[in-house]
Amino acid sequence: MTEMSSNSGSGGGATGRIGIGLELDATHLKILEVLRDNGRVSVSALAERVGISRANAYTRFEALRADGVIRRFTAEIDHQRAGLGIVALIFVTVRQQMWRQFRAQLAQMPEVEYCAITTGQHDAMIQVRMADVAEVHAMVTERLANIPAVKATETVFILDEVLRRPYVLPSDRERDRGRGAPRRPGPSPSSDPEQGQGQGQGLPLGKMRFVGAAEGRAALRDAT
Amino acid sequence: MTEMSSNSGSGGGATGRIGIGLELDATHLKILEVLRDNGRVSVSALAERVGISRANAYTRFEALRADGVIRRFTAEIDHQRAGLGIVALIFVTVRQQMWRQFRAQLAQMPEVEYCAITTGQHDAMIQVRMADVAEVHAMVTERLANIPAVKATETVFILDEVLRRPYVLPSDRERDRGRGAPRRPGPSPSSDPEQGQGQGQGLPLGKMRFVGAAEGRAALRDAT
DNA sequence: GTTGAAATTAGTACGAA
DNA sequence: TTCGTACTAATTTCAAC
Repeated sequence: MTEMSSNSGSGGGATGRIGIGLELDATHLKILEVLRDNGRVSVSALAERVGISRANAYTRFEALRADGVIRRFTAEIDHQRAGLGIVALIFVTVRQQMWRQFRAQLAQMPEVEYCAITTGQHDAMIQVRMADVAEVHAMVTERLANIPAVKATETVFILDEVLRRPYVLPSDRERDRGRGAPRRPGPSPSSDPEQGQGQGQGLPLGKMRFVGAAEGRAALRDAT
Repeated sequence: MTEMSSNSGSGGGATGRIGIGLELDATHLKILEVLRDNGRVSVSALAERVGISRANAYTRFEALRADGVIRRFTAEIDHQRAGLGIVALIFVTVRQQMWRQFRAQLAQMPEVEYCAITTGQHDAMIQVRMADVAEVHAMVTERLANIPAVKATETVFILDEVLRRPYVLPSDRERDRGRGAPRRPGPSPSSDPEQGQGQGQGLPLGKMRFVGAAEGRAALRDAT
């Protein structure tokens, strides 16, 4: 369950275009903002907070849900209290042309909370949540190692989770304008305060300490 | 907002003990399971699905919420459609004894979705969500680089998010018993199908390809 | 896109098992 | 503790504006 087939086709998810089927305006974003902080608000209360009528709120709410902008509603729980206090990141190197198998195997592992394909030295990052360190060990050596698609792994433990937001919205960025990140008017046409989320990507990578796919990390040390 | 002060005190979050104030039984876990998949169910429907009375469901629901097992309810949204289609991981090396400042600065960055302190070559991992690649660049070079606590960064892009679960529950593991991960009766006393979540940690790390804190990665390649 | 009124459903409080 | 029922308050739906 919970497979995500986003960013599928081309290898990058570079087209961050907005509104595939539904044009999101400021009101939509406001709705999402409220729903992020309280996923159980009644639509009536939602309408009041956003500043629209109930009927309108119902319409937009349903549209967001039907269009897939809102995937689902969920409860955020304290893993520690639920008995899974250990978090680990497992960086995986995947054997080429065995991706399909890798993904299929991963979908069978309920203890995996997150898995993403990455650039860099490794091919994928898996986040697991376990009751104790021994279980992480068992997971890596007995379960992951048994997958033929897995060539190598590297495990890192999470000592503390400093911050976790349910999701980030474009409108969040308006709050820190003019604090260290001056919007230069170049390739990012996202200067409209309400809904401007253009694409304009792939240009200024020159200054980044980029790590090419699986080529190893040199002695890169600073971002400037 | 959304700071997590779990795992604070000692540096490890090793004590995965359950029930600090509330003993979670099978019914509690069932409730969490339902709430994970549909955070907006009415308590009446919840009671029906779990198989308890409405009054009981209300009591337990409130208890889980009051005790902090359920942190909040939220909506899971499609970032791509919301205009933030680019995801990146930024691995940060933090200057010693500047952790407090690092955390304070991070709390001010709304575009940061997740931040965790890790073992391994780097000290922290930050996950950001942006409209385009250029913004990631700006984030790293202009915002993170301006934090004195940040010594070095390494950026990796996420090409595809294969899997994302709202959270993992101890009961999830029952579903894959006897498929590659034989529960050896050693340090993990979590053999009770319903609520057993012991600690028993720190023993069998010998076979793991462990990466000590910020000591660099040697030519480690396989998990066995 | 908004307001208002009816029908339904949710939330609360109690006593009994 | 948990369940069942009655009571109260709120939400959703549907209508007209």
